[in-house]
Amino acid sequence: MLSERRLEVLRAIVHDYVGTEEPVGSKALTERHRLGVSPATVRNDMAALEEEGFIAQPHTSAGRIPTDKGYRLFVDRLAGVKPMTAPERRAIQNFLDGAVDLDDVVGRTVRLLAQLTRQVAVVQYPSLTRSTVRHVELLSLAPARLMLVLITDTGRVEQRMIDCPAPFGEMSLADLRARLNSRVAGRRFSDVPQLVQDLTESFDKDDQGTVATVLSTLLETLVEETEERLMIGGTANLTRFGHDFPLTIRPVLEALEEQVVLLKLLGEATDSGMTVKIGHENAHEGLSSTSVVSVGYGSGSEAVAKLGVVGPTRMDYPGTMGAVRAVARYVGQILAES
Amino acid sequence: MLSERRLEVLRAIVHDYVGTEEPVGSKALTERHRLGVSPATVRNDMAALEEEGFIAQPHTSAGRIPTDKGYRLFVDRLAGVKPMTAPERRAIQNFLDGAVDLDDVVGRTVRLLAQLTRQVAVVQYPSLTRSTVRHVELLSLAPARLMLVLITDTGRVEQRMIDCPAPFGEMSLADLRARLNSRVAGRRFSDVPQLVQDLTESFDKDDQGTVATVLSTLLETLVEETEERLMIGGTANLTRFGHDFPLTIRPVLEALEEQVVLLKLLGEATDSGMTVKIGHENAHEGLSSTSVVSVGYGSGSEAVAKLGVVGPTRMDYPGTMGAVRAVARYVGQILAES
DNA sequence: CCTTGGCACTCACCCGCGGCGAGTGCCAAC
DNA sequence: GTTGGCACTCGCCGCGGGTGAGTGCCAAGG
Repeated sequence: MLSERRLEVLRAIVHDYVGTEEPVGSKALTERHRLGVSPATVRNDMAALEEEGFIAQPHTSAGRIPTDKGYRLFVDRLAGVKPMTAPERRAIQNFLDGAVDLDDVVGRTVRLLAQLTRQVAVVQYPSLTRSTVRHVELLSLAPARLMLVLITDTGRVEQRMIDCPAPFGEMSLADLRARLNSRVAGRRFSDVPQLVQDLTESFDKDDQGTVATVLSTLLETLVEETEERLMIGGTANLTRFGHDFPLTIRPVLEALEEQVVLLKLLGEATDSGMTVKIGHENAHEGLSSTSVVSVGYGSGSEAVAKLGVVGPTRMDYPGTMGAVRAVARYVGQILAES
Repeated sequence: MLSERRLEVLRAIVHDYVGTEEPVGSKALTERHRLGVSPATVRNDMAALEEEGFIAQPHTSAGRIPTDKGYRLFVDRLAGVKPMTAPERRAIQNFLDGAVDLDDVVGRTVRLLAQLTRQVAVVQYPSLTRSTVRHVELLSLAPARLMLVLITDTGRVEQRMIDCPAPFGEMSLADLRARLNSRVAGRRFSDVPQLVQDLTESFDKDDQGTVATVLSTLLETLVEETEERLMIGGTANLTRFGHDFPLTIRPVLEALEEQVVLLKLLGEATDSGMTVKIGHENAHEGLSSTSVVSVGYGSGSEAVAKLGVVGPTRMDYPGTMGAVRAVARYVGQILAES
């Protein structure tokens, strides 16, 4: 439908608009890009592109700016992913290598991503459902009070208090701890419910109440805490948006504070490969003039969580995608090592 | 020095300016407040107040706005703390009561505070140094790999990986775990270094290396993680500032992202009682047009951490102080219960 | 049929101008 | 010390013309 040159014109428009933030006209285009045709021809092409909905003009007789649909086409067919340069890759690795624990990894990642892309970065903590159990620990805090600690292969730790229906001896505790670990250690969280199903029965009648309580707390933790946490950073970059601030920035800040919204946003992304949601493609209204570039990352071949970037629809897609992909890759490596 | 009426004039100026965001003139003042004197008199008072540096005019022949010094006087001598109404107090309690763990408490607190004050809220996680150890757990992940888990009385959990110089048997591990706990459980973090000082010597020669490593990691955790974490929220409220956005909001967002800055900010606040830092009183440059209202909170009589609000110097001080104080009080209660 | 140069037209943006009005400082009178 | 009067300042607002980038259309040429 669209000739090769028209696509080239679209690409040029996106490129220039991303750079200047100003509507781009036919004359300026021919000057900055060697299209080999005259402004008049470009005007015709622009008219066609506008007809199809890929570009629009803010006011009559002004330059054109890409529409969401235009960016979509650009991302899908016209732009590649711009790989990071070798020095950049080294810097990423160095920066992430210094992390001491999971919080630190996530914190560094979010700062790094924000700095590289000069946009708002969002990093989801490794999900519980998809990770595996490294260890389950039971501590006796008081005769009838236990603490359950759950440690994942990604280094995440969750804890819960448990009030026992009856006092629970040290022996029983050690027994339960051992049996629990032999069953679930190394297993995926999603498999745990089945694995502990019949554990209660094998205990003394006196202890069954407590064991049942412990198990239900464990399962509860798995379910409740599957509600993921995430960290965001680089919000100061929002000020680079436009100059028509309050209206633009406010809803975005509000959306960013609602973790539920962000989680849903990341959740909608396909599991593997990079996802780019442009403007109104984002369900949330406050984000209708932003794009979200996200990708899964994980310690193994499988993604355990996602990370991404939120920025204006007018963003450098190839560069952003490159940074997001590179960071995700290195975070995966770091997690695999720890 | 300043007559009672002049103070009253200052109070009226602060009140009106906070409400309208516009410089307030002598005539408008006499109309809105029953000062019992004419505009001319107020003008004389204003001239005196300006002479002393409590108010200033943005341009010649415009109304007056309070200076930092003016707000200082207002806060110190003219304004009380506006207590929360009973329904508000009930709402606070209800909202905080639903929290399930420490993260949730802090998260709810920050959202609550942001909503109540319509400003940016900052809540510091309960500090490690001032809290006590509830339990230290050692887990064997691999023959020469341990995980150290530290649990505080405020429900906070810290973990660290440890690579042992030599394999460490289950017996030794249990031994170390038991001795460690008997020494430090229930003790304050700041006392731990002394309490474990001579622990290494009492172990087999083979194990001393590992024990030393574990202890040093423990101490390291205490020191490093004394570097507190905090949570912020309500950044969208920054958009209510002025209309001269980018310049105002950007440095604030940047400052908010540097936890170090914020921690120092809260750290400077006096331990007990409420602290109000106004404008340039804040060391950080980006916050020179904001005020910080902060107060300590804790599970007992002693403060374990601080929370506060960051907003424009032009803020409702009595209301903000009331909200901050009330929230701190209830958070303290919640922590004491858990 | 596509491309191109020409041409008239549109319209956002910039700038300078004058009127308005809130606010001020000063002063003389009470 | 307070008050009313008065001249003055100056930021804000709306108006109007000039400018220029950009457009759509059209007729001519490959």
